[in-house]
Amino acid sequence: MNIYDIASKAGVSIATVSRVLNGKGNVSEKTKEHVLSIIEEMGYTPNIFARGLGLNSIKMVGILCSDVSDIYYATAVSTIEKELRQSGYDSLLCCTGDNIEDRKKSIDLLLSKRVDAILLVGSTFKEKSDNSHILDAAKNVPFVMINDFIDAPNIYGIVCDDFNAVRENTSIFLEQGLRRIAYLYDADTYSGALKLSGFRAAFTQLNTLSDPELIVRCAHSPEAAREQTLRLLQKQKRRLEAVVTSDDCLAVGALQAAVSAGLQIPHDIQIIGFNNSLLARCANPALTSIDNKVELLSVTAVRTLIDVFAHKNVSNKIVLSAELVKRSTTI
Amino acid sequence: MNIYDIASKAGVSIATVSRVLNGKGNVSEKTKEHVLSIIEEMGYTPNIFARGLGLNSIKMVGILCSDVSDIYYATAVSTIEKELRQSGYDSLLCCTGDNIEDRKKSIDLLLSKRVDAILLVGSTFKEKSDNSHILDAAKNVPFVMINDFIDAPNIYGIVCDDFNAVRENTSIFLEQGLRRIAYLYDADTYSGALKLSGFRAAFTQLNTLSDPELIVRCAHSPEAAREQTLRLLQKQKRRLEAVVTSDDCLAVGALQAAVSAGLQIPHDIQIIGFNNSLLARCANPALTSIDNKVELLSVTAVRTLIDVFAHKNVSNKIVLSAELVKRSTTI
DNA sequence: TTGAAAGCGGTACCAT
DNA sequence: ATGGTACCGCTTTCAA
Repeated sequence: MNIYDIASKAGVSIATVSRVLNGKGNVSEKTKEHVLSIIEEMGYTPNIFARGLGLNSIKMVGILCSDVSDIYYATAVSTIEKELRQSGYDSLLCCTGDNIEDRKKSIDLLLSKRVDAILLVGSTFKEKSDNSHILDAAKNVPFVMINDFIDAPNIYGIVCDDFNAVRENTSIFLEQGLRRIAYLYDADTYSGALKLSGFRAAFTQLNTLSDPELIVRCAHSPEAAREQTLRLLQKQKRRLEAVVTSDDCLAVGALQAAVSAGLQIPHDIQIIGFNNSLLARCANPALTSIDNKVELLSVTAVRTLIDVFAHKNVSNKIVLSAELVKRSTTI
Repeated sequence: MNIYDIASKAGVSIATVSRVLNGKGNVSEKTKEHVLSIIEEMGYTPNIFARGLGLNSIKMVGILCSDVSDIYYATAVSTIEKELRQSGYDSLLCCTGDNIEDRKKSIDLLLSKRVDAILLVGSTFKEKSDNSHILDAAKNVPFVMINDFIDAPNIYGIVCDDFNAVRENTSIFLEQGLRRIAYLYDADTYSGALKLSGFRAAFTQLNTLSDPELIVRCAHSPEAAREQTLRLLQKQKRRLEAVVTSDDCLAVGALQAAVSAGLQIPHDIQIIGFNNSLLARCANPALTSIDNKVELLSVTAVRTLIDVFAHKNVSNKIVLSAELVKRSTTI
């Protein structure tokens, strides 16, 4: 069934049916009603490909993320999808893993599907040296990056102020007189680098230096973090006083290590997570965590995109503030 | 740039270019090389809509789930997306929430985007009374349901044997002589009903009856489960001996309650989760959990779909077995 | 207000 | 092996 069938059933031309379908152009109320009733009766749905061929768009946005099974990205994707749908856009999901070549391929793939825009979730896309692939692609469609930013035409970044988030909360420990503070992180990304700088800056502010041995990179799993923390606890003569992490899942591992070492929390050691995810609420004792507002970032990203579509003036970088959610692993 | 441009640049007809692009029909090696080099040189990408118009497909599968921010669904969607991509299909994600009308709308929406199939993730789609919407839609495209099943043409179900999973593990508690066993669940779905029946069946097997007051429905959050468990712990004169749950997130709540009540785990009380998710590993003590093999279910679902596409003979219901992953909350 | 017809960019059948 | 062309189903311009 196509627009010709509807047109002949209704005794009008396909042009009129098209006008009715799209609600533009002048159609008499009477004709409109009539055509609509035929469409309803026949259960007709316009062919999206034919429409796309004419308009070169089927209102679809590509979402790129390294891994939706990660609880943080899952929340972002969930929020984005909902928000996009409300604006009449569908979500084409593309999980790339960590391989650079796969990512480039994914962007090509989305482009070949003629998506209207590409949303980059997570700060794992920017390369140190060469972002030409993204820059090239941005000539075709707008890009919105969540937790990352490239200063180039048609690219927008919505980021959380990770630097100050970590700096301020590390400072709180320092102000309590603590010095043996470990930093556990898992990724060397844009946002990862900001967090680490924030950690160091807190020490610099007080004209102190952080102990390089206490800054530890480990895999993205509670098990890895647990192991690293146990190592630090055993090795250090002077006991560890606090652990700052770049992700709740690492904080959970640190927490497990501290508990199994018989330490009282938060009395003997304080621990702070990042993302304020479900993991923080599930930890025992419940984890104090820095909320970097993933839902807000996601909503803002979509809103920004919609504004770009509408040719509104949009600032190309938006920075939001994180917020500490205090639970039971800090004083 | 379109196929005409390529054709004229290469000095051949569009038919030849099309043949080269699709790798079918006879094209001389020489011509093929030449056309390919022009395509490469110009950076040409075929228009997906034009192709879709002709073929009525752009190799895209719709994924419907109530909520990807849920860690379990996120894992499923992640696995599905990867597996689909390997087979050359893209994923159109559609999160419906719990509203029935929204779900129906979503199916219509996917259909209007001319997806090649629809994957239903989670057993939240089947209604008690009326599944006509799914049955109708299945006239157009194949459906694959994960953890759910409707016995109808063009609908395939990949399910975990939730009934026996819960029955067997509850039986283990009963065989240890425990009788004060609570069951915490959050959803009244197909799979939810099976789990609950499994719990009851374990008692029936021993000619006993489970205490109805110990079968408690609560919201899908650790906080809700914690509250309900605390209530049970306070109320019961004879102490609770074990808690079986339909989801790790509830088990975590139960665990928090038990710990805060000063109980020794697993000595005083045993707790068992479901899904074997990251939450089980993050809990303290680490949670024993029933692994219902979400990755395997997901992979099997996609493989099934690919077989359906290839018109292979496919059984319309596949049942997989769960497996207990023992950690520290059971003896 | 309505209709006729020209694209949009491919695929595939039928000739050659 | 290659080319010509009808066709897929819609949008939109131009004329009436």
